[in-house]
Amino acid sequence: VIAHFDINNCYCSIEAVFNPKLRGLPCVVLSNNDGCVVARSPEAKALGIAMGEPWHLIADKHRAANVQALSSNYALYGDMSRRVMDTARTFAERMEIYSIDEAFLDYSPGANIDKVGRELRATIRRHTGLTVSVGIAPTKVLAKASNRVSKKDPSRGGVFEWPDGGAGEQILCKMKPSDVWGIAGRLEARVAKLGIEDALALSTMPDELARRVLTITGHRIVMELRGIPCLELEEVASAKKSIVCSRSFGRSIESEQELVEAVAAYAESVSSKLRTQKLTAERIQVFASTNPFKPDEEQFHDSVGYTFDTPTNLSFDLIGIATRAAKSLYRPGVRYKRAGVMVFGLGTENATQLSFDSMPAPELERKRRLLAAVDSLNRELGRGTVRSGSVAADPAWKMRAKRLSPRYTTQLSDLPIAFA
DNA sequence: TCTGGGGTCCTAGGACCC
DNA sequence: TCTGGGGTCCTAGGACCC
Repeated sequence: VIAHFDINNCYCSIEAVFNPKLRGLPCVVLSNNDGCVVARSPEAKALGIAMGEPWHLIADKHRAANVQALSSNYALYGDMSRRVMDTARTFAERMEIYSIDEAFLDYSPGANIDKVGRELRATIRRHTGLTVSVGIAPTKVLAKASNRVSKKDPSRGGVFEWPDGGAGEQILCKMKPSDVWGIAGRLEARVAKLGIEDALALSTMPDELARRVLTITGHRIVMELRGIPCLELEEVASAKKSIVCSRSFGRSIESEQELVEAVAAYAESVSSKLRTQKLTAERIQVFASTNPFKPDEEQFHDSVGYTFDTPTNLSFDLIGIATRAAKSLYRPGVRYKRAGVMVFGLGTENATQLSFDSMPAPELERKRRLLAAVDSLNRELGRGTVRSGSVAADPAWKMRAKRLSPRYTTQLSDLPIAFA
């Protein structure tokens, strides 16, 4: 038996925990650059504000209606999420954290899961001030659907258990295919072509057809809708397979310099993430594109990749390659609106260090010099100030590092980024 | 005139999720 | 003028190998 829960209106609710004046007011949380609406309070939903709506198109109207618009604060949301998950973990033997605001819990058959669901809800509210909805069912897809019912029908008290037989079919037949977890735009269009207009019809479509039209992932969803588990509960978060840092620019840029600077900053961010997680990357991919919301402007998107001889997480390597890649992506006259750096082929840091011996001589020499410089800096500045070739982000430290070790800066001066 | 079969790896693109 | 960011998985096709 699977229980699924999520935090209601997650980001807005968290903001309201720390700023009680927001309670009862229409409130939205905005994405980076204050671009899109990514969370809405119930009052904001009631005003008809849609998920993902570009804020600049509707800001004037809603400011007049006293809608509170907040920039997002992911550090805060992450911290609250951890508290919620820590509480939930005590309620089941196995748990899968699915996203910042949702998790699946696994119960053995026979547990009084409805009661457990209500206790879970009350405890999370007491510990964090946040409200969760709970859905209970034999499969993950149906647990998500149950959760949907518990939200839509206030008389359920925030907990709903999927009923057997005809009652379950009644619910499915009122759901659109796109209300099902895993079925969205294109897939919905494909099933619509087959005359499938609700989740019940989706659940009864022939297996062979599902496999062909929806691919193997879609077929699994169909099976889960029938109550046959196909999706495992993934208790331990599987190792990450890629890390990306990408941004839309506040305005379009046209100079090579600006593109290179942006990409270099993203590369530094990616390499810092790699080091924090004690990972290395085998391959880097840099991409850039124009503004897709300006169809009358010439569109451009391209990416350039590079495979390292030896997996790395050094700013040194990533920024160097990313800078070169940005230059090769650059076309005069193109109005760039977005760029990013992605790495994959991830491995553990130790493995790389072990493989230093197999590195080609020039690269090994470069890296030895860098590591020696890092060591000597750390002796001067204190242990841990400098890691894997990156100086702590505080500009004051950078200045001090330069003063204390001119050798270090000289070594890096022939690189595209003078001090990284 | 006739031109195999089995496999891996890589890349691009499409689709989904929160 | 202003439209997010970070992920996963699947499929098809090409290059290459023996």
